[in-house]
Amino acid sequence: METRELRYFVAVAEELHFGRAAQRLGIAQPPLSRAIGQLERRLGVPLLERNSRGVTLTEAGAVLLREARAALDAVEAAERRTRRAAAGQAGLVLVTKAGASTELLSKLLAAYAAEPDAAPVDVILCGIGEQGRLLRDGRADVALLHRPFDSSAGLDTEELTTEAQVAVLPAGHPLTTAARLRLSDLQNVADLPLPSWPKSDGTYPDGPGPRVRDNTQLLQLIALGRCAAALPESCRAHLNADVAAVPLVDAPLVTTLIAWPPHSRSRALAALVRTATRL
Amino acid sequence: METRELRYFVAVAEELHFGRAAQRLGIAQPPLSRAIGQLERRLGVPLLERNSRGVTLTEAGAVLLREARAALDAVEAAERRTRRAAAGQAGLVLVTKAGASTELLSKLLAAYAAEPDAAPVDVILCGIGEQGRLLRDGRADVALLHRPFDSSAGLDTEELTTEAQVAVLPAGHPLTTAARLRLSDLQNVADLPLPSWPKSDGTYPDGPGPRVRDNTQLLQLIALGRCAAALPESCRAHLNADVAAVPLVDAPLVTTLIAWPPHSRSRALAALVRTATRL
DNA sequence: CGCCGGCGATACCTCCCGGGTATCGTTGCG
DNA sequence: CGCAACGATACCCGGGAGGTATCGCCGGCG
Repeated sequence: METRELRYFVAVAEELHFGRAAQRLGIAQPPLSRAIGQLERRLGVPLLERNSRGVTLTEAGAVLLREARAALDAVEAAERRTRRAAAGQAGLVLVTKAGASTELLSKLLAAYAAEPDAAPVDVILCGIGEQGRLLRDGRADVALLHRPFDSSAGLDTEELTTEAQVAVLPAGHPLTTAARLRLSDLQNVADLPLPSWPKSDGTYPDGPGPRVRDNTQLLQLIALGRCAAALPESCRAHLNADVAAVPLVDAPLVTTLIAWPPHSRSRALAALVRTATRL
Repeated sequence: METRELRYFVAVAEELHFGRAAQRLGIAQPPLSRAIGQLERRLGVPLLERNSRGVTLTEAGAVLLREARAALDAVEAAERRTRRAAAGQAGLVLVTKAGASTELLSKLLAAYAAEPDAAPVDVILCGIGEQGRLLRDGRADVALLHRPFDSSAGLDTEELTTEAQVAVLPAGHPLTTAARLRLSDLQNVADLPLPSWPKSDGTYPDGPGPRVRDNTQLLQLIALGRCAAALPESCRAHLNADVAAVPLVDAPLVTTLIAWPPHSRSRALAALVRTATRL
């Protein structure tokens, strides 16, 4: 299978529409139909059901969609990492969620910069759940993740810290007078829904809460009195006066991990991980 | 980048010789030269140093070799898994090293087979360090690994058992009279070298010991008095009278893991993993 | 009921590029 | 100096990727 075929199939499988997929790919629709047909014939597997009014995936097609995305990420990563390997001794790219683990991150960056022959570190801030993708497709070398929220599937990791969670509420809300709360307290507040986070495919589950992509958005919404949330207690360090935090006694502990793609062998990365585990 | 280009580059990078690489690929040498040249030009990166008498990899070329192998494995896995998804409800393929964890494996297979709606399980026995490859390229769904010997990089794992190691020696050897041994005792026996295991690229390190690929070969060599080895103590269950085992007091503990590729979501796999962790 | 519009499949053409053969330039060696 | 090994270049050919035009099917609507 050629990557061109995989790209074509992914486009059709995501659009579920040959015309739009062809447009997105910058080709005409007939060659795309033909290419998908050839792919199905060579595999001996029907990938799509054509219902004369659109297209749906077969079970095998769903498998190929998942696998093809991973394979295309790997190819993309090969290209990016090769370019970067050639472009002189470039530094590391670290990715973390916007608004999370900021003081851990600044301590880490400071400690690493003090190491002998430390490489320059670029920091990317991304939305929830995007770190793995950036590591897999070669745009980043190392990430900070938060278990159990982020998936570390397919990554090498080291644990850094573990902390409890706090309820973050609009300042002045009645619940902020409590000394401690339970998750059930937080879930049953009629005027303060919990936010809804995107799933791994980028879409949002159905539900009442406002849709958020990162902690910065979330804190702004809380300050506006539009929702409440459970966050790791380290977020208290950079809360402003518009919001208040109350300890949650029964929320799961949050573990901060440093993660990198398997088979990375750069000494700069190894030094950064070593620095992180020593903090 | 197309997979064809990656395959071509991997062939040249492994052979370090355009002629042989072309032969292996089943094409003539000139198109191969041209394809590699195009790849280098498109990437803007020199991948090979041509020394008029052979070829060597540049640093970027070494990076691309590693990444290209991973990417090609992912593409191959996409194809295999799609075919298997279409070929009816095929069973699971479990891979483990020949001669390792046999009684754990048989208990696991028996327990899983007793589950309601258990899928049929095919077992593949492979050489040392090949399990990860089989998982990555889609030939297997799940593996038994042994830490610290096998790499679990890029795989999801659960720990199953932990055990000490024993020295395995030819029956009647003087050391077998000891009640316990240290690793240093084993390393300093002139007539019994330790075996040499293949590295991840399949080549063997320089050294005196006989080259082995799996535990079956190893035990036969020990029985012949050609070497000694440290093995997990569970191997005692299937040692024959030609060899003897002595506890090792300072050898690292061996953990048996069950491992699977990330993002596998089959319920059959989940059930097998659940069964394994309950043993 | 018939027309239309949307969608994927088919037919057919063009041209690029992947692959082949022949040959050259360089270099190390006898 | 001639030869052999190796990669690069020159040139040609055919398949296939991509384009346009069109068809077949079906659902909706007046």
